Amino acid sequence: MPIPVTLLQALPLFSGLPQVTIAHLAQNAVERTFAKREIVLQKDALPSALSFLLEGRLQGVDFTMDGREVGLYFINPGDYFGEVAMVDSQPQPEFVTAVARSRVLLVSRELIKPILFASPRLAESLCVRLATRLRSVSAQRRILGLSNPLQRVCAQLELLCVVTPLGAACVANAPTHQELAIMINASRETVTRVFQLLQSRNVVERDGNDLQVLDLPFIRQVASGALDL
Amino acid sequence: MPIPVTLLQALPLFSGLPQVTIAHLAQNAVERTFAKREIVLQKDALPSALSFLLEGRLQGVDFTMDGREVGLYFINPGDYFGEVAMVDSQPQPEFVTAVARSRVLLVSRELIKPILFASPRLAESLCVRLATRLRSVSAQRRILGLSNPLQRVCAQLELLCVVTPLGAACVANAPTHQELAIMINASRETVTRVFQLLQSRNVVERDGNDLQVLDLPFIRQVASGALDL
DNA sequence: CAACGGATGTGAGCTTCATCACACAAAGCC
DNA sequence: GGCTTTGTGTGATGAAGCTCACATCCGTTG
Repeated sequence: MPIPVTLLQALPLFSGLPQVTIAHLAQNAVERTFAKREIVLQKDALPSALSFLLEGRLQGVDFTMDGREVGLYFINPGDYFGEVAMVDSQPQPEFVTAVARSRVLLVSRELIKPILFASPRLAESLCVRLATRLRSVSAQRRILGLSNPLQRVCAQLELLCVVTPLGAACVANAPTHQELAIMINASRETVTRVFQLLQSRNVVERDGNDLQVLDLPFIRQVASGALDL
Repeated sequence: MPIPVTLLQALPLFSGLPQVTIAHLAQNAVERTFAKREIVLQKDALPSALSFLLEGRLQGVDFTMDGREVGLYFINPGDYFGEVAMVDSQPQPEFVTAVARSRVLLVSRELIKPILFASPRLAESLCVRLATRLRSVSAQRRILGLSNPLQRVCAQLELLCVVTPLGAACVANAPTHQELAIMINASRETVTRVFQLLQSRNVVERDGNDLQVLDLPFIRQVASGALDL
């Protein structure tokens, strides 16, 4: 089925491109649906396309040399991915898998690559995206420096939660304990115990798929080590 | 003192730029020397320039929220840095400090920024640099997923060492135990003990400022968890 | 509905490191 | 040369969290 032009126009990366170009891209773009747990990008392969997440949620994951799974980052609707391999023409550095049923738009490598650096606007946009990714990986790295799993959980929650103007904080689509554990180098059981503690103190609260953060200052204090248990 | 044009021409990023532009940059570039341990870029500040390391060695470092130092990456002569803040005009994400006496070339922000995205070659080069940085941060992240300090040390050594065509491997300018420790989330003492073990088995050997890796396969096996002590 | 798989909750034991407390070596510096 | 500073080597100790082993809870699916 053909991809509507309006879909591509809505993507921030393409805003500002001439109509002709967008139409051309739209003609050759492909949409694919991935089931939960399906692999979207294979590690070490050269991805054939730059991909945009339309709906659902993806996660960058890798495995340590001894086989332990490592959670790296989440991809939310509107984001694009596979851009690192696109840029340096090296193999994809990590797996991308679907943590929920997801719709993805694929724009083939051959089509997009010549366009990417031709327009200064696009090139800058791409650089900014890479810089943002770099910052978020570094933030994650910083969390791993914390010696205490309690601190790491709190720091990770702080990173994941979105603060509304009202001051309420919420983690949308909260990851499972297992998913959290592999992001912060802790065992699943330890994460569960930390959550028990936080819930018993009314710091966080489950809310269906989301997680309400009732006492953000508390989370911050624990993360910074100011509060000890 | 004026910066010779040839110095800028030798930098990979600028190769291919028109003479006029290079001359213009050279006129306004500044060279600075940093003593060991001096701070080159302040975290959270907006760096005033894109910087090139001419000589010496720098390290990106940060501190966890509870004050522990975290080693992020090394910068070697020829590399440029401060590019993340340059690209997204956000504050510098981490400190850059001199681990040895270093000479740095500063090209002011206002001067370089308009040029960066104007030339497709330059923009692509910048993107590739960012992608490479992203890969190396991820590699570092992968190491931290290893549960065992012995594994982490070995994995880090594998990452740092350069393999000569002859098959010999060597870590030039080997970091101190302390510097290693903060990169792999271990205590200095643990790193020392690991080194004792590796040296007693003739796997590595000190060689002045460098570290000779005599048995690289061994290192790799330990890192991958195939070998258990 | 019953049955199942995935997610969460909880206890006991055991390993492993971080920490502290030193001694010692090596390298600058006056 | 002596002095300080920075790096390395080593033991004893204790606490933290990983592992294993379950029980329970939930939403999905046949």
